Amino acid sequence: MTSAPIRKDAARNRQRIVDVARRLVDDGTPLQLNDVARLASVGVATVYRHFPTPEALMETVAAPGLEALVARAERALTEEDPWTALTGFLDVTLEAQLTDPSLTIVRAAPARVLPRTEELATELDSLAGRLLDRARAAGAVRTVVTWDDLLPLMCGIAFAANIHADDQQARLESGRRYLEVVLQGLHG
Amino acid sequence: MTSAPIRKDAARNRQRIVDVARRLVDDGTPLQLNDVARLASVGVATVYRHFPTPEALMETVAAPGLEALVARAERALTEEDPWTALTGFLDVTLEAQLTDPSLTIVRAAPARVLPRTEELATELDSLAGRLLDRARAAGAVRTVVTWDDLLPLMCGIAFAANIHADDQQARLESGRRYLEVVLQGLHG
Amino acid sequence: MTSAPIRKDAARNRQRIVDVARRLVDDGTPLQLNDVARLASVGVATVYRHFPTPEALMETVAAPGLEALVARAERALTEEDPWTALTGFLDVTLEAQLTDPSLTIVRAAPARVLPRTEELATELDSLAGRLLDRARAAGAVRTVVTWDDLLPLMCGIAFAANIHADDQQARLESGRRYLEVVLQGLHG
Amino acid sequence: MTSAPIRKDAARNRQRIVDVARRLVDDGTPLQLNDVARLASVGVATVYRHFPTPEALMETVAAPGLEALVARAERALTEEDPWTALTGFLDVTLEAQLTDPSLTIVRAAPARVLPRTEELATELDSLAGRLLDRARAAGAVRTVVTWDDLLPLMCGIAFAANIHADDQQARLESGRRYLEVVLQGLHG
DNA sequence: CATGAATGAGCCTTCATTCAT
DNA sequence: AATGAATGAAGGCTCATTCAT
Repeated sequence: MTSAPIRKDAARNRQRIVDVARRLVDDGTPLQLNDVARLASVGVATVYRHFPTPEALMETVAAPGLEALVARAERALTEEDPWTALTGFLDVTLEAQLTDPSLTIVRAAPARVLPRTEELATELDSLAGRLLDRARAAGAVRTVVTWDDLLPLMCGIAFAANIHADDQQARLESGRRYLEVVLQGLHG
Repeated sequence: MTSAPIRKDAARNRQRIVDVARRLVDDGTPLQLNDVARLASVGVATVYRHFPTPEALMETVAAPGLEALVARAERALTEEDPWTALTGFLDVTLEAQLTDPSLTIVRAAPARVLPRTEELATELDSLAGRLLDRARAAGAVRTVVTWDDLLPLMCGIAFAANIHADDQQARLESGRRYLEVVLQGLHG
Repeated sequence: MTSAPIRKDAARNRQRIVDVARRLVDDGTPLQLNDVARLASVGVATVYRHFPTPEALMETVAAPGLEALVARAERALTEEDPWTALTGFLDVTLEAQLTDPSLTIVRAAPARVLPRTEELATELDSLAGRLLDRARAAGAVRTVVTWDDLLPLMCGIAFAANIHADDQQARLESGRRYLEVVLQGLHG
Repeated sequence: MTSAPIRKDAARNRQRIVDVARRLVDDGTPLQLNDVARLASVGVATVYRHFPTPEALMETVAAPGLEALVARAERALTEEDPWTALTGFLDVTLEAQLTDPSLTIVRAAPARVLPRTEELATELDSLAGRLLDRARAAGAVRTVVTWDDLLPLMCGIAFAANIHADDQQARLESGRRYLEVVLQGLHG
């Protein structure tokens, strides 16, 4: 009756589910909970128990990536030069988005369904906003663009890179080129 | 055995289908051929005859917009200042993409299914490439970005604007802001 | 494009579906559209096309029985003695309900989904109300019970008969006994 | 190997389960053992141990009501006037059935699964039968109806009342009206 | 050419019941 | 005894596409 400390086998199943989802997401396959169940060798209801909706699973898949970006943003805030701090962070962000499609999906979605994801997103937005403001304060960003603008634009860049190229390597290259243009535009 | 000269009623049906599809696309509704048939008061098979796949219908819906852009690009090539010619064209292109979702869909797709669409796309790419090259030749574009890069990026901007804003007006505003940044970046 | 005059094969399918449903209802099996489809050797969607909900199918199954009762009620109104006219009609009604479970289901349901069923139900209620009023006017019914009361009570009698007996014959006998009691009660 | 004397915590769990079930039944919610478990803050398997089937739980929920009716019937047998003894008992029975749906469910079911319920039902039937016989012996009941008939009819009245009215108060009123008709019918 | 009925795979979701802990 | 995670059959419904008329 006390809130259980997560059973070992349950945790293993849950992890299997997330792993399968991770693989599907990376392949660009839409997350269908029945498929996930089958591939994870688990009953459908088990998937539903852990993740009531595809979104919840998607956000869970995205969480580690979001956490890494939060950490990266924090580190960036400690860097000396505001402009390179910002560009460094955005480089990494873009690379993450192109490597892990769940990030773009979650960040482009109008809403989060898990509190943890909401928390991470808010934190990340706050940090990124500060990075941008710092760069602007230093005169390195001359446009009026806010992070609220820039986040969608990063998703747009990822979108563009995915259109432009098929293989991972080429996507990264295109993405970087696009980001350079945008950064140049921000820099004024 | 020459291909028949299109019966009048067939043409009328076809137009009805396209009109319905146009409306659905504008509303952001995914094109379901059954729905299209019903709304056009036409049998499903009629839709399938005219448009074997949803893509064919989508491209047909996009065609007038593509033609308008081709015309606009041709006019731009006659303008004096290469930079304003380019930016003017891109402004109109973005507005078109945000107003008519079929344009972004068709241009972001990896392939065209109708010869006519392929033709229009090729023509448009050629003209846009020349606009870009002319601007670069004039020193107004300093980056190495090609039109082959810029096309996806325009789609990315449209994507970003759609994420950022819900209503049409706001989307146009965001989109223009994003385009400004990118143009600034191109301009160097 | 004109409202089609019902295709022959479509009509055959529809009839097959109704026939299967009829059988299931008579067996007391709940109507599951998937099962109906399988038993009728028809695709699921065909069933859904003809009958969007189980209720629609149930009401269609019930319709002939309702029509027969309407006819019976009309005839009863032409009979001389108001009391025997009423009891005769109620006898037949009960027998119908016990023979065809769809009748009790439809009449006990809080709402009808098909216009035709609504129409039949309204008509039947109107006629039965007149039968009851006529009997009351003749002094043969002394209680204040209205048809609005009596309809549920008829369903209750059918319910009771179904509890009391398993086989059709016994159900009819119990039902008649119950009805006698109620009629005696009405008669005062 | 004697059956253990019931542990205190087990008894508490059992009670919690019954309480929750009571609440659900009163609300007209179908008894789903998973839900019951969750609402009782108890594992599903605990519910299954105490109540192997939904019926067992339902009968347990119904038991106090049945006991009360047994007591009421016994008291009725001590009353002077056989007719008012019977009608008084039936009034209370109906009110109980309309207040506590488990009673109608259990009494309308073809079989009992718990010995205790069977015992109560048998006892109640025996007492009610005697009440009816006594009234008939006194000439107050002229029909040939037996208690074996009357029990289903009581359930039928409850069924009718539930069809006729939505809220508890109205149900009680309709039910009483129906019962009056039936009693009048019995009385002849 | 046109119609629209028919198909059936496929996805989503729920729930009674079992079983490892 | 108790827990609650896991199961997977089962049912509901949709939709792209085919085919008989």
